[in-house]
Amino acid sequence: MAAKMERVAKPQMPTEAAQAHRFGKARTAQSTALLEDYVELISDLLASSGEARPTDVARRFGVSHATAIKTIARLKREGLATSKPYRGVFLTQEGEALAERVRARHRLVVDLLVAVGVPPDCAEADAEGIEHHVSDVALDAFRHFLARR
Amino acid sequence: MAAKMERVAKPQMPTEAAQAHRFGKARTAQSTALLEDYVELISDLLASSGEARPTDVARRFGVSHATAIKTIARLKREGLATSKPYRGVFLTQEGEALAERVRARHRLVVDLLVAVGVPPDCAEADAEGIEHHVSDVALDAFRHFLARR
DNA sequence: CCTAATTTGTAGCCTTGTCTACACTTTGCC
DNA sequence: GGCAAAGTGTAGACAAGGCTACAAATTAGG
Repeated sequence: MAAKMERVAKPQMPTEAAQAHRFGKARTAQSTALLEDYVELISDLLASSGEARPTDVARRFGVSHATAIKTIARLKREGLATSKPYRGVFLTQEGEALAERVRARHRLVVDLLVAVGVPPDCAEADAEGIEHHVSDVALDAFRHFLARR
Repeated sequence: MAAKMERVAKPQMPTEAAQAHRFGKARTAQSTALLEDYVELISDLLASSGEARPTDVARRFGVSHATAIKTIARLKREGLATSKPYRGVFLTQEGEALAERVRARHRLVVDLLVAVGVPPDCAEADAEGIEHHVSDVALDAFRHFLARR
């Protein structure tokens, strides 16, 4: 049906490979997003109340406790958290480090959104979804932008 | 184990309900993100080469053709696209309208990223993931920010 | 100290999005 | 016109992330 010869298309579309790579990265980011959110929340709970219980986590995320427990199991599988039956959840060193990175990134994203005029509440809400897709290069740019004003 | 009385926690954590709502929104966004990407890509392919074939779509996304076909089936189920066996895919009026909205949003996000100093390539790549999580309020803010400089 | 409420854990089941493998059209070329 | 290549479609498997329902442990009150 004419495939090979369609190289005369308009130039504004990126190459196949480049586009596939971008979408691939977005998909990967999505798969780690949940882990990042959990780790950050658990870290926050540990810091503010000294413990992180599955039901608290579940309530914060707005999911059932079963779902939270399953995800915590995945966290443990990936070496980010530890827990013993009927005791709360704790983070490994790696988990805590990830939490710190995620927290910093979250703040940076919120700050940038606010700096360009997004209302604080909205910035906070949008950042929850956005933060997982912001590359390190972009984060550096954000930092410079915020410093330069 | 002390749950009810933990209301003395540090004040920087949002309320349970607010946080649950935010995460819920982020989850919902994720579920529509794929549809949006497909619709936008199909629209681009139609505009640039006159047809959108499942394998082209698959290659652009970097997934197998089977995956692309399944997602296209979902697009049809949701009234965004039409297709007949062994012919290409086309968008319904609704699908084309969605594509236009998504395209505009994508451009706006890229423009904002570039405006705050993110390198164009990186902006384009990051926008692919970010765009699905930017609320209308934030988009308005982006527009104002870009106009005001 | 015993019972009831809460929390935790387990066991299915569903949907999405991905894949590979196989079957069937359509297209293109000699 | 017929055959090989390319594209299209279908089936079945798998992991992730969600749910409900049930079972077991812990905690709290009387």
